[in-house]
Amino acid sequence: MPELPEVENFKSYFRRTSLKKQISDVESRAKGLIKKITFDDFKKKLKGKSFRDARRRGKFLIVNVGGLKEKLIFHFGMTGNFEYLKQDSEENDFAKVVFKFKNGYELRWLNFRKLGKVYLVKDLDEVDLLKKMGPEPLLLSKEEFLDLLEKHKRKNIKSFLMSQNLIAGIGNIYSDEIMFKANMNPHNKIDKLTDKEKEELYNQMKKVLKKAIEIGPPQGKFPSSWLISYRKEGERCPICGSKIKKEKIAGRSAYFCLKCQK
DNA sequence: GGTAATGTTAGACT
DNA sequence: TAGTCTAACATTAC
Repeated sequence: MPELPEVENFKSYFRRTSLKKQISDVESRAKGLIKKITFDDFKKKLKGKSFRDARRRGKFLIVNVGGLKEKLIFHFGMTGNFEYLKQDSEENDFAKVVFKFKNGYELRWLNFRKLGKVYLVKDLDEVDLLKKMGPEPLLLSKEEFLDLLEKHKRKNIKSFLMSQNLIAGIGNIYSDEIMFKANMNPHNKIDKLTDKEKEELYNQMKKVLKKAIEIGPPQGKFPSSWLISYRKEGERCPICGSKIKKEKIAGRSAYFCLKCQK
């Protein structure tokens, strides 16, 4: 479930559980998910060290490691998560990289489908997407956002929101939610929006992301007035009761309400 | 068994 | 050039 709000909560979880604990061992249980470094070197560099701090950038989690120039970077793909447990806990088949701590606990990086990636790099620019990454939506002023829209006004709104190189961290689910809350049809192009609608898009983007972080996915429950629980064919709009429509837009399955979103 | 799934990217097309 | 679309990656659930 990892878009910006989920990764923000993974960050909190990581900070809560895994900082300042000496790493006694590292295991990799799938090939090819650790990038830019061999697993042997990865393990050698991290063994005996401890995680100092973590921050989020878009859908990435970036970790400082005490005594290492390299940063440890997680991308969760479509289906990633963390799990911090005692080392003798039940195995989890989806735990692809495991950091064992001296205190008897371990942090598992879970990846259900193997679309996630783990990096250990000196320079964040070594990760292509991080290098190209657009600004953080929650740090963006209204003026900056409007400028960004103006620069890409020929784009479809949903595609704009999901483009990591234009604005960081929003994916399929939250782009749908933002457009639902802003009452905008996901087919719309940016240059069809009035000034007022552009501001509304900005406001709803912030509101949805902030609220989602607060709710605390993947555990937290979303309000019933949100579209997110009704992203299924045949479901009804939580606001007006008409049937939710599903269509492929900007390469992804968009769910929306024809009546509420014009 | 077919299809779709929270992400990203390369390459083809308009 | 810019934007869109498709397929590919890997694996599971319906």
